[in-house]
Amino acid sequence: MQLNNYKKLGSADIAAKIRKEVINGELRFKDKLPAERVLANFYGVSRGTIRAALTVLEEDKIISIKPGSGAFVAFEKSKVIVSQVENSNPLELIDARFAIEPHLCRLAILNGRKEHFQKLDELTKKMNNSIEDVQAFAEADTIFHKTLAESTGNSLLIWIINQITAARGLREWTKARNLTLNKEIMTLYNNQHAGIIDCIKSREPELAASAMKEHLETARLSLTRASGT
Amino acid sequence: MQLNNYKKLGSADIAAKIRKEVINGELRFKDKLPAERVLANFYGVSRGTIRAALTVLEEDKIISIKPGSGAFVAFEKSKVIVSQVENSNPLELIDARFAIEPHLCRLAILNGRKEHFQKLDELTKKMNNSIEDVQAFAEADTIFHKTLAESTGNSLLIWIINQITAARGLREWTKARNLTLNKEIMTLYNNQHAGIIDCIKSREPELAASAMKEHLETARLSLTRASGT
DNA sequence: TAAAATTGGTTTATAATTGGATTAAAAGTG
DNA sequence: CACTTTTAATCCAATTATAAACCAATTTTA
Repeated sequence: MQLNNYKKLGSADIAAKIRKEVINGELRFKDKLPAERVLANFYGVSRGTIRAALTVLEEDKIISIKPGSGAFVAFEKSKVIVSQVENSNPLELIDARFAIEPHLCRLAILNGRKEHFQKLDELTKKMNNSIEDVQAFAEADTIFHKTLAESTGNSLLIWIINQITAARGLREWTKARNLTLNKEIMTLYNNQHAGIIDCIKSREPELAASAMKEHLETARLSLTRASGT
Repeated sequence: MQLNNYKKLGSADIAAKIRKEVINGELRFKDKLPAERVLANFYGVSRGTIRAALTVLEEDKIISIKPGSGAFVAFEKSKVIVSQVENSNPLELIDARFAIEPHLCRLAILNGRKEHFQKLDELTKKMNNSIEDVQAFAEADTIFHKTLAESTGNSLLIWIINQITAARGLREWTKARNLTLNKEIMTLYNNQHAGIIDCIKSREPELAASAMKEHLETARLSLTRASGT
C-alpha cells in the first residue's frame, strides 16, 4: 500500500523488503547481508527491529544467521515450486478426465450452442483425415475435448480442462501417449467421438456420458497396455 | 462508475478495495497493512469503518489481525491461479462440483486409506456439533470435501479441488452461500455426509456417487431458492 | 599466533504503537 | 419516521520499538 512510504518502517515491513529482494534475485543465494548495526542505521530503526525482521526471515528459511559471522541468503531462487499439475502422471490424468468429462457431455446438452457442435463435427472430420499423421490427430483430439468443455459455458470447467490439457503438453509422457496411437486405435477413437457427438445432438445426456466413459476406458486400456510392455 | 469518486466510502467499499489489492498482488502474502488509524486517515473515514472492513476481510481469510501488532495479508496468491476462477459464479461452482465430486467418491473407495476415512468421520462429527455456528460448519464442510479429494491420492484432482475451494474465499459470494445455511439445511447436509461416508466404507462406488449427486442437488436447490427470493 | 575489531545473542527498562471495546451523537437510508 | 451506518472520543491490553550495555563467536589485523 502506497502510504508505507510515509510511515516509519517496522520489523514486518523490513522483513517484507528483504524477502522481496531475495525472491527477486537482487540478493542471491549465499550472499552476505550487511551487519545488523549497519542495516539499523540504513533503515533508520533500532537494532532490535532489524533483529526481529531477520528472525522472521530465518524462520521462513529465507536467510541463515551465523553468530559472529553474519546473515546469509539461504533461499535458492532456482528451486521454484512446481505446481501439482506438473507432477501428475498419465493414469492420474485419465482418472481426472474420468471424473470430469462425462459430466461435460451432460452440460453440453444443456448449454451448448450450434457453433460448438459444428466445431466438434469439423474436428471429428479432421481426425478422420489424420490417421496417417499422429501429431495432427493428437492436436485435433485435444481441441475436441477443449471445445466440449467450452460448450458447457461454465468458465470454471473450461479453466480446469485447460489446466489439464496444459499439463499434458508439459510432460514428456505426452510422447508415450502418442506411441499408443496406432491406426486401429485412432479409428476406434473416431467412432467413439462420433458416437458422443450423436448422443449430444440427440439430447441424450446419460447416453452421451456413457459413451464418454467408454471412450476414456479405451484410452486407459491402451495406456496401461503400452506401459505394460 | 464515475460518481463513486464523489460518494463517501463505506466499510464494504473499503473491504472490496483492499481485497482487490491482495488478489492483484499489490499487497503480498505476509505484508503488513498500515495501522487502522493510518488507513482511516488515508481513506478519509473513521477508524470504526476501517475496523468493520478489516473484520470482513479477516472472516474471508484474506487477512489476519493480530492485537497489538497489526493486520497481515493471509492469502497466498502464488498457490492459486487467479484467472477464470475468479470470474466464476456460485452456480458454475456447483456444476463443476457436480462433474467432479461423485467420481471422487468412486476413487476414494479404490485408493482411500483408513486415516482418510477417520478424518472424514471426525469432520462429520464436528459438523454435527456445529449447527449453531454457521462459520464453523462451513469450514468443516470445506475441509470434508478437500479430504475426500485427498483420499483419492490423485494429485491432479487434489490440486483442482484446492484451487476451487481457495478461489471461493476470493469472492464475496461465499457469504451468500453461507446465508443459505439454516439449521434444517445443515441437518440435512449432515445426514447426507454420513450417508456418503457409509457408502464409501462399505465399498459401494455407485451408491456413494449417487449420494454425492443427491447432496450436490440439495446444495444447488438451496442456492437457487436463496437467490430467487 | 595474539590482540583487536567486528558480528550476532541477550537482557532490561522505558516509550511508542497497535488492535479491542464501549458509548453517544451525527449522518445516511429506505 | 425508524433503522442502520458512521463518526468521534475514550480507555484498555497486547505488542513492538528504542537505547544502552555486556557477552560470545568469528574475523581481521598486527
